[in-house]
Amino acid sequence: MGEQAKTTRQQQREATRARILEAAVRAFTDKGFHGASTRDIARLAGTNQGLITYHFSSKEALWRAAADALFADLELRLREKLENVSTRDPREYAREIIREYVRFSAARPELFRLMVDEGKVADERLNWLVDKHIKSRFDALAPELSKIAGLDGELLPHAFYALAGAASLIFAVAPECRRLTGLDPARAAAVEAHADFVANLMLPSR
Amino acid sequence: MGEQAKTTRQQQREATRARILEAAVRAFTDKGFHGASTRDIARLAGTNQGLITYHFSSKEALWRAAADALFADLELRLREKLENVSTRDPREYAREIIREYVRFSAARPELFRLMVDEGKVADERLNWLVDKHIKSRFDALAPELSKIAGLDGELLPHAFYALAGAASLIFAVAPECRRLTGLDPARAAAVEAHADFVANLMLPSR
DNA sequence: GTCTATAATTAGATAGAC
DNA sequence: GTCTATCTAATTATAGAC
Repeated sequence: MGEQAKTTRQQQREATRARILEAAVRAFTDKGFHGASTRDIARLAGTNQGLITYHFSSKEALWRAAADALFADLELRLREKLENVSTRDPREYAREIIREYVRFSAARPELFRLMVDEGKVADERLNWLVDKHIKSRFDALAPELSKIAGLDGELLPHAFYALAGAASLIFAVAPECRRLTGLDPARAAAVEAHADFVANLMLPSR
Repeated sequence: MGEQAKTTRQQQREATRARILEAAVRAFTDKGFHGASTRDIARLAGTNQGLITYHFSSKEALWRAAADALFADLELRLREKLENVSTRDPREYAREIIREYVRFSAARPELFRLMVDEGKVADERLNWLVDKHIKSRFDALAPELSKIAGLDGELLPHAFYALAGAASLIFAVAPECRRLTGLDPARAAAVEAHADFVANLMLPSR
């Protein structure tokens, strides 16, 4: 019984922690760091404010854990894709990576929202994000893709941010898109249409 | 003397109002609606919180005035360009409009920041933005551009958000871009490079 | 582990002096 | 017009009951 109870308690702990974390991801990316309150996050998670301190120490630490979770989702998605691309043609390979990044942005618009929120102001949260999560991925992926695209090195930042914006914005502002155009970008057909559109934009098939 | 004093007072009033408004634009677009405090805005404007109520009634009304100011800037910029495009070739005309939109995004990254901030959540501020400022511009400009691009009508929303994201993101997250790539996107050479890059992306010259 | 109560700070809105 | 003082409500962090 001791083992059984111990496991159940551990599972309960992790479940609560996970609920708080997902609520934090939604709240921080909807309203920004300052706009999201720990009370709202606790209520969203179906618990109370005291538990946030217990599991995450502080609002700042909770925000970092939320960012970690989003980048872990991206890492998982891209790793799986990189291991299972069906083609060996470099250009079609790169096009498929771009499509998969678009699909990820549709499934997890929160990451782009967070990056725009935090990229605007040079502060400690931005430094932490760039140094811990972004720089290594940029240095690893961007040069390879720009080589496939036949891109001048000077243009790398321009291509990187053009791709990120073109791929993710429509999903990040899905409520606006719905009201403005009538299109729900989260629908599967719209996601695929956007994936093809962006892949053709950045790397037209020849 | 009466006339003189009256004019000075009126000028002082407008100057104070303008300082508060510009401070509000910066604060709201840096930290979001909830993250920006009226006290911070007053301090940024070099005045006090009471004057915000006097000139703008409420935080909500100040936010709407800030949004109005940003869209007025966009309107002015595009109107001037539309009246002075040097070519009559439709495709080159559209490319020049795109370039000018990129230049505007560099000069006023605040508009894109506001749109991403508010486009994420379906609330009254988003409805107000779409209905008052976005829908008429989208309906007027997008079909014409998509016709020039030879775009299927179904793809219009995809092209619209791809263009907006590709054109504006790099300037909206300029601090991130500087730390990540070393490039300052606000420099004139970088602005022109991005304008050309995005124009070539959306409408390759043939 | 979970939750309630509360302390210290800060928020937007308001009243009133000058 | 401008500014200070203050009200009510909300914020994060903390202490402690169970």
